[in-house]
Amino acid sequence: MSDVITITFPNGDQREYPRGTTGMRIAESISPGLAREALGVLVNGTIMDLHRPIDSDVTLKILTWSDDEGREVYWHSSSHLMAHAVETLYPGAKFGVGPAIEEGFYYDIDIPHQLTPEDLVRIEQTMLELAKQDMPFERRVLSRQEALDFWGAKGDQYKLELISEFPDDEVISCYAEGSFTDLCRGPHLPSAGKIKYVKLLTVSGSYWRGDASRPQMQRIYGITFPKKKELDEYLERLEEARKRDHRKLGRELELFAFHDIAPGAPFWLPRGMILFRELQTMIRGMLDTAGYDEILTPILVKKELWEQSGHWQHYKENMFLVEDGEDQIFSLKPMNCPESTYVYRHRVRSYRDLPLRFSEIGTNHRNELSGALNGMFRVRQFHMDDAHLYVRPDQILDEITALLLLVDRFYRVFGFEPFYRLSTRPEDAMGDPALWEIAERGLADALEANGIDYKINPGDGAFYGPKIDISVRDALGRSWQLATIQLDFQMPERFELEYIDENNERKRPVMIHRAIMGSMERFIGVLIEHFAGAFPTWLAPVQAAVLPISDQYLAYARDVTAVLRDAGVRTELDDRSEKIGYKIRDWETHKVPFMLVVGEKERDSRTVSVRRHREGDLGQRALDEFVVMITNEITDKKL
RNA sequence: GCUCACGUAGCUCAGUCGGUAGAGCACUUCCUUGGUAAGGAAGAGGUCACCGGUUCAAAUCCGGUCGUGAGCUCCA
Repeated sequence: MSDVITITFPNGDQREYPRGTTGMRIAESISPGLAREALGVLVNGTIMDLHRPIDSDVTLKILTWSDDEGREVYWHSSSHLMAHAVETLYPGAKFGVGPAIEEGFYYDIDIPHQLTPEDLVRIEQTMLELAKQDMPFERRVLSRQEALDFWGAKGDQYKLELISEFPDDEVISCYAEGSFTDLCRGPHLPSAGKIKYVKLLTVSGSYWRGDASRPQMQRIYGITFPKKKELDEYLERLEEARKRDHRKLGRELELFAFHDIAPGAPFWLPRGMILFRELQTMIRGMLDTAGYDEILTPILVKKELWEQSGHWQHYKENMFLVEDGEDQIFSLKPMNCPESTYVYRHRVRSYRDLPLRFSEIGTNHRNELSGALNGMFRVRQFHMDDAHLYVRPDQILDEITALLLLVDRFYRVFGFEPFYRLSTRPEDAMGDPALWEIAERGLADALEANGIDYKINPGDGAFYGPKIDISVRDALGRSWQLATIQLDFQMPERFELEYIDENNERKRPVMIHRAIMGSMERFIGVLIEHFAGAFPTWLAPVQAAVLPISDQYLAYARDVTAVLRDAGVRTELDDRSEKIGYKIRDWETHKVPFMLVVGEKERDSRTVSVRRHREGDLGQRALDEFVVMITNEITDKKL
C-alpha cells in the first residue's frame, strides 16, 4: 500500500499528500491565509473536521466562511460553545438539541432558572471568554454503554433518549471542548478561538422534539461571526427588516388596522383597499385573457359538504362552526374547492367544454391557533386568488405549463424571482397510491418539460394530492411561499364529477387547484416588506400629491389636481396652510411617488415642479407632459 | 393551544416607595403665506385592555380573562 494519496480539488487540480494527512495540513500547504480561514473540509461531498486523517484518494474542498457548509460548521460549533457557557453559568443544565440553522444556531436547554435578556448578555460574555482560551474541539468515539453511563451520570434524560434511539450501527461520538463534553456527530471547528463575535438573539419556549405533550425547554437563538463587519451587516439587516415590518408600515401608511374585537382579521383602510383592488384588477385582467371564468360561492355552508369532501375528517379543527338554531351545523368555508364542484355540476359537461377554469376570489376563514397569528402573514379571515381547473387527463401537461408561465409572468411585475418545490404524498393521504404516483409524475413532467429547476419536499403534499409550491425571494433575500398548484384526483371521485367524451361515455375529469398570490392578505404583507412601503406608482395608494406653496395658488393647485384625477391618477391636494418643507416632509414619510410643487411660476406657465420620492427635485415640467409621464408609468406598471 | 414577555392619549413612549396621569408627534383653532424633509401660540384628547381581589387608597401589588409579540419545522 502506497503511503501517498492523491487529493483532487474542486477546480480539477490534483496534488499528492502523505497518507493520514489532514485538511488543516492541506490548507497550510496551499497558503497560510487559507489555513487561517479554514473552517472544515468537504471530503467526497461529506463535511468533516479539519483534523480528521484522510487515508485514501478523495476529492476535497477546504471550507471557509463563503461556503454554506463552512458556516454550518462554524455555527454548529458556536452552539456548543454556547452550551458550554450555559453549563458554566448554570451547573447541572441539561441539553436537548443544538443545530446550526440557515442563519445562526440554537440550543434547547433545560434549567430551572427562567432566562432573561440580561442573562443572554452574560452568556454572550462567557462565550467570548471561553472562545479566547481557544480550546480545541476534540472528537472521541464512545461505545453505547460509555455514552449511556456518561449522560446517565449527568442525569440528562434528553441525551439518553437520543442515544437509546440510535440505530445499532451508529458510530456514537462526542466532542469535548475544555471541560464541556457534548454528544455530537460533528464536524466541528478545530478550536473555539475562531468564534470572535457573538450575538444571542432571543430565548423562547420549545417543546422537546416539537411535541406539545413533552417537556418544554428554553431555546436560545444566536449567531456568531469571525469578523466584526459581518456582525454589523447582519445587525443592520435585522434593523432594516424591523423598519420594513408590514405591521408597522400598515399602521403608519394607513393601509389596514387590527382590533381586539376581531383577532386575526384585518380592517382594510381606504389606502390599503387600493392595493387590494389594484391586485385584483391586475389578476382579473390576466385571467380574462387566459380563458378563466370567475365565480363566487357561499361562505356559510352545511357541514355535509365537508363530510363529502373529506375536510371534516382531515381539517375540522381548523374550521369555524356555526349553529343555525334549528339543529343544523354550518361552517365558514376554509377553502373554495368543494363548492366549485357545484358550479361544475350545474349542468352536464362535454369533453368539448374542458378545460373549464373557474376562478374565485373567495373569503375564507380558518381557525388558526391564537399563538400562530402574525400580522397579515397568518390571519383567520383571508381572501384567496383561487381557481379550480377541470381538465381531461390529456390536458394536464398543457394546463400546468400555462399555469407555470402565468405565475412567472405575474411575479415578474413585482421583481420577484420564483423558485419551485414539488411536494409529494403525505402520511395522512387520501385515495389510491397509484393515482398519487400518476399525479406526482404529471407535475414533475410539467416542471421538467419547461426546464424548471425544482426541489422535492417529500411528504409535504395536501391530503388530496401532490403540489408544486412556488416561492419568491424579496428585496432582503428572504423567501416566501406564495403560489401553489395542486393536482387532485380525489375530489372528482368524492363529488362524482363527470364529462361525456366523444364516444358518449362518462369520464372523470381531473381537478387542478391553484392560487398565485395565495392569500391576498399575506401577499400584500409581503409586498409591503419587499417595497418597504414605497410601492411602484401603479400600486401606490396615493400616486401624486399637489403641494401649493401658499394659499394664493390654491386655485391652480385644484386645477392640477382635477387634471390628474381626470387622467385616472390617484391625486391628493395638500391645502393646509403649512410651509412647503413641512408638506414635503409629510408626503415623503408617506412614501408617495410624486410630489408636485406649485407656486407662482408654475401657475403662470401651467407647469408643475416634480419631486420624486427619494430622488428629490426633478425640476419643472409642463402639466400635460407630466400627465403623460405618470400615466405611462402606471400603464407599464414600471418598477 | 403551550412557554415567556408585553398592554398608559390616534402613534412612539415617561410615570420613583401604592396617594386616581405626563412628553413629543398627530388633531382643532388662531397667527404666519412661505420655493423642496418639521414656523409660532393656544386648545382638545385618557374608566391607565377588561373583570375581580388586597388596601383608607391601585396605572402601580395579587388572580383571572382578552389581545399583541417571540418561539414551539429546519433532527446529537
